[in-house]
Amino acid sequence: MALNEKRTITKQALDFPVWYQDVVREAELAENSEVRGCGIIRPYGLKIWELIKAELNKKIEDDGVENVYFPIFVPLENLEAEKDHVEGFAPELAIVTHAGGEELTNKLAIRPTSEAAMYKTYARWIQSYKDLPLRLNQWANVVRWEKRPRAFLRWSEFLWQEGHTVFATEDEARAEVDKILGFYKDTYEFMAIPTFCGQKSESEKFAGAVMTKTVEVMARDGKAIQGGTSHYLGTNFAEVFDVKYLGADGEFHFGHQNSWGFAWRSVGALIMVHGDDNGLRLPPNVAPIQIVIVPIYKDEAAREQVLEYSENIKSTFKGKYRIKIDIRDGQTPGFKFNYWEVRGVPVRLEIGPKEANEQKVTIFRRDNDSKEVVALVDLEKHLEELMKEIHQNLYSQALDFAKKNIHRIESWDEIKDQTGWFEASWSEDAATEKLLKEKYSMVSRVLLPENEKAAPKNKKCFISGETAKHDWLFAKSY
RNA sequence: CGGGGUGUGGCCCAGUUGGUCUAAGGCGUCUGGUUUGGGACCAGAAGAUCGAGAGUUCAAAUCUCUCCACCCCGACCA
Repeated sequence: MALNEKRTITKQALDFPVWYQDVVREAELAENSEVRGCGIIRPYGLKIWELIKAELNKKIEDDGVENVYFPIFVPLENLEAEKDHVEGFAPELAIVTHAGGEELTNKLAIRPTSEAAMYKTYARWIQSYKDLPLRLNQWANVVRWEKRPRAFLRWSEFLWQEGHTVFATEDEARAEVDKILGFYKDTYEFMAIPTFCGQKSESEKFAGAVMTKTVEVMARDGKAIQGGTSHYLGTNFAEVFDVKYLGADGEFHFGHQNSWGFAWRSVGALIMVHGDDNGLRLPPNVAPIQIVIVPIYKDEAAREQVLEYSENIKSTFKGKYRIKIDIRDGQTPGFKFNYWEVRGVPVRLEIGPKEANEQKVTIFRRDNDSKEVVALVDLEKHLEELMKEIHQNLYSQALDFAKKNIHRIESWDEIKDQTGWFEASWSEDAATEKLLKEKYSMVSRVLLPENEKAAPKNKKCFISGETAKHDWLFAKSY
């Protein structure tokens, strides 16, 4: 019998957005709340985020950044201080006008990001060059009232980390931008997701930034997901919020600032990169349950024997793996197989009287839906290798897919009929990007470092025919 | 904000030329029994002010008006 005869998940090829929604629902990751655009993250979905978060937080803290927490409310006037910044965020702000039973004289914005909330305080904390660098990070919720919400990828409220740092010099600040970008890339690789990292175009950069770098991910429908951004803000915000220090030279200087953010949209990326027609596929690193044991029995005697055997295996690996026995009575093994496959559990151990009698286990791996039988004595070693193999296999599959779906084009007439991204030589002129967006709903995604250093493959821009500056990647995006 | 669509038990949805709707079916839930190596079966049960309000009518899930909410496609989106 074929897997999933009773299908509750739409096939990817049939309708990818519906498939995505089906997986989010069926794997019990999240659901929509009664507030438009705001999600309820269910325990299984939240755990995935927390595993990702723990990994990234470790990288950040190990690098010497300290965690901090600022209020959710920002005086609206603070937000309005930086012109580009407020223009970028004004349409999507949620504003508190009443509190304590009264209309507020000074309206409060719910932070869409915390530059404006933090930098006035930074100005107080920073007096001398000896106070630098100041490197703080917060894990917080932010609110952006986007027109079109999407589960995980663009909810009105979302969880993320935002780092806000101040350096004495531009060089130090720019070096950190790249370092953080590396952390983001590594965190995606922890999730077995390949990324394309580099610089954003002028029109795609962060409102108020001098330069934005990004990690871009390709979903299985060929669209791009911006997986995290690291911005060099220059002294733009420092000048507005008076973030300055007395240098060794006895003069005042504005601080060079960075901000960088990574959100739970990474969970959305995870689903869209690894998921298949049977649901979620999780790499072991971020699987809330890495191994599920499904006991199989017909009668009470077998049940006792099988459960005891299963418990022994579980206690052997407890602490080493996130492991669970599905002891639910009344559900058939087939039901349980499917249940955990939809949820993407990477490894399943099927244990019945056969296995118990022969001191073996049947192992199912979700990354390629295959089964094998392994002797109990070899299990520990086997699992160790298997986990690595599953991670590697998911990563390679994703990388192969991405590579196959990046097409080189020389003129924009070649865009149609393409799924995925394309690479082209571009003039970097904002007007051409606007044209591209209007005609094909595509924009530049990223300028890779190797392309930044090299001359463009084609001297002419694929849109305007003017002089091309670099080869860029373009795509539709979430 | 433009275009389209949908609101009926927890979920999916039938019914929408007004009457036979005391609202059908499937999934799920509960009870009992038989089952259990790839989404079990039988029997029974509970669960719905048909998105809200007003109106037309002998009679409204069904027609009219107003409102609300959500979804999809755009625009928007560090």
